[in-house]
Amino acid sequence: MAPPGETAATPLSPSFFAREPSRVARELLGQLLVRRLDATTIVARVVETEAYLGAEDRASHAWGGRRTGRNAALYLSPGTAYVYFIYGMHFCLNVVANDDGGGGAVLFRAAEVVAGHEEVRRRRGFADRQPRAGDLLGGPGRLCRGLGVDRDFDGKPFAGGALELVAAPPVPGAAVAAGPRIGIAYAGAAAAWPLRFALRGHSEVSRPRPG
DNA sequence: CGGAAGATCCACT
DNA sequence: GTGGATCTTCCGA
Repeated sequence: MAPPGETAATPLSPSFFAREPSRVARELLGQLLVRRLDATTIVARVVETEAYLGAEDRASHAWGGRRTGRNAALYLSPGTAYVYFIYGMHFCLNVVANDDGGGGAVLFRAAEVVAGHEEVRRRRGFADRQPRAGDLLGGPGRLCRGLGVDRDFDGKPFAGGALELVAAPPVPGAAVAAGPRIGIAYAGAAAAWPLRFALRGHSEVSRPRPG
């Protein structure tokens, strides 16, 4: 048991991630991203995710079983971080999630700051002005910037280190909205698959809001 | 070896 | 709503 006044910090177990990516994406809503820095710890509650299925999913970096230097982490064990650089200026954070070794993963699209608010504001350039809804961690690039996540985390496990996923109470099914994923119009039929999950109506969820 | 496009964000009109 | 930033990655030739 945790001492009074503290939150029990139980990391999500490897078996949590060793399931279908869509299920993991859905159940990661409400869980906590914990980023330990030298002087501060940032805690952020996950409010939006997307599942990428792997070989059979044209939107996935593992489509057709592709293996490249960039996506090597997708083939490591479930629970490993996959971080890649995109559009010349942004990072995107994923966790490997699959039960078949096929490169499935979950992208973290948005989160809500629970602790370390000052640190996140500073990293996002809002030290001296008020952020509007969604400005801090609403979007995969913003989330990485605000949490200080970069390619150093690529291929590292979400466990016992500077970046962790910690269990929190599950969110009720009625609070979850599902819809098509963002920015993958090129992906043919897969573009319409409802693999984006978000807390219904949450202010940090990026647009367009699903459901 | 070159070119095109990208799981995005921000400022500006 | 539109376009520019900025650069890595990947595929085709």
